[in-house]
Amino acid sequence: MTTDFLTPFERLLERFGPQHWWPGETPFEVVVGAMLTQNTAWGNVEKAIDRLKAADTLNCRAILTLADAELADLIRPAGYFNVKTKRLKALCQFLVERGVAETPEALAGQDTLPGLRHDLLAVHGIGEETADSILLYALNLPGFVVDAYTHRIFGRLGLLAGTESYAAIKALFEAKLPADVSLYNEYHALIVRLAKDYCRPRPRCAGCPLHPICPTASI
DNA sequence: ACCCAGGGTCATA
DNA sequence: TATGACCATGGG
Repeated sequence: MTTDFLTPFERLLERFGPQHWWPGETPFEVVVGAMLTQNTAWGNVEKAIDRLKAADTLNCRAILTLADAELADLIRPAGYFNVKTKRLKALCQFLVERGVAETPEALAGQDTLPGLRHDLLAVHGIGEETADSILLYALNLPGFVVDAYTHRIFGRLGLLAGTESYAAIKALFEAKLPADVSLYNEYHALIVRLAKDYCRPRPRCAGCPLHPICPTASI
């Protein structure tokens, strides 16, 4: 039932308040951040984005013009810099081909959500979570973002078996929750916030806002 | 010294 | 289709 999936959200929101995601000044910055943050701490991504801004290269034209070695050096703090250099260029190439290099948010008017998601997944370096992050946080479209924490936390809550695929979990949340962009936005951000505070360096139960509804010892 | 971040690709079976 | 190696910096 719907309340099973809304109750954790309510408890998280009550504890942590609105998270104001995505942290980024423009949709283009959000898209770049979504790619750079793959398996990477956000603090390191901020450093990379700051370096791009300082070099006046946080735009498609500059990113596509820079030599690989130069771009890699600029984004070095974000890690995987050689991999992400290729991915950033593929992403910018895609935006240019769509004619939205300066306004990625305009993608939203070009196709349906499933159509856009399909095309994003075809871009080198964009997988399911990155695609959904772009759809939700840059295009303001209602695609629920699933991450490893969603998997783990809702498994602990007994709402997932723990073996479901990304697609299955996404479909479940979208079926159990109203298709509300603000709700999806806040929910995923709060899950990441919970993980930051209660899953590291060691999972702990004391003080966890989900403890009262969590049947196991820790998140 | 060790663990892991707001993942994804590619080679292999 | 499903694992496993690989990518790399920086903070706890």
